[in-house]
Amino acid sequence: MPELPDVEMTRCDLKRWLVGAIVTAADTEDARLSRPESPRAFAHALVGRSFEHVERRGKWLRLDLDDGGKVFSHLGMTGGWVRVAVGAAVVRFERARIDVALHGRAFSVRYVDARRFGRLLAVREDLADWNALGPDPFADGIDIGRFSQALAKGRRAVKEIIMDQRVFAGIGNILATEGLWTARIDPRSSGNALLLPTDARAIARGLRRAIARELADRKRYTDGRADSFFVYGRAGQPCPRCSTRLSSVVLGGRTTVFCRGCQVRRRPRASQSDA
DNA sequence: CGGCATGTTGCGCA
DNA sequence: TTGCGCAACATGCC
Repeated sequence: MPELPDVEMTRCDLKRWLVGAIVTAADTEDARLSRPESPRAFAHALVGRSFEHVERRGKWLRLDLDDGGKVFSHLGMTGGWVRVAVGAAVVRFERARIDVALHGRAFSVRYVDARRFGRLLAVREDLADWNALGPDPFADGIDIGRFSQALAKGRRAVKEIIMDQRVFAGIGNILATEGLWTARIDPRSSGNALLLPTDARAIARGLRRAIARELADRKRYTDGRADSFFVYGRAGQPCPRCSTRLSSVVLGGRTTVFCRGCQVRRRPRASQSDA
């Protein structure tokens, strides 16, 4: 579930379900999710409170309570939120439950997470992880000048740079892979070789298109999995643009699919003497 | 059974 | 002080 578009869809769900709702009961027993806080803090902070806002930055969600408390949710690799009737049986992979009343109706919102890489924290102050996030390319747009600087500074591969949450909050392996394919840039290119404004703009456009595409997909197939990816997960298959057999490499520990035929590799310059 | 997975973090080492 | 590579986390699914 977990890249920017999925989290944005989740934000919309939670906003619709919870803003204005009063918590009647809350529970989580999973110490992993709430580390380093105690799972008990969760119920204690929520019961009797109401939700005022649901914010998102990158892959993090923040639910603001009417007493100034905040609930942070990160979906990890397999996390998600679902709404069920109050008293409904425990949902498969359920890790937390929030029962609420809204407009005289009662229902329950459950956090599910098979692998439990997610986080769920009830705190009073913004998390350091939240404060460290860079601009969100969907909510904030992409500042080409700032992005170009981040590229110029980085010696890492461009794919690793755009997946750095301090550079772009919310870009994960799928969006980075798809966005670079759309931009026709080889993900192995080093950042400091991409000083051309046209390259930065191409990547920005590729990322925006990848985000828009996945958002549209999620809206269309609320439940089903329609992998309409251009290249992600398609190593060995023909490139949809030029039919070259798609390649796969590992960058920063993540599988990276790209096309050697139409994605240009930029090599770093030995010096910056040229004009 | 083996391999892979949309994410993050911590550790050892250069 | 960075930054890199990699194992680890916990579990499902193909």
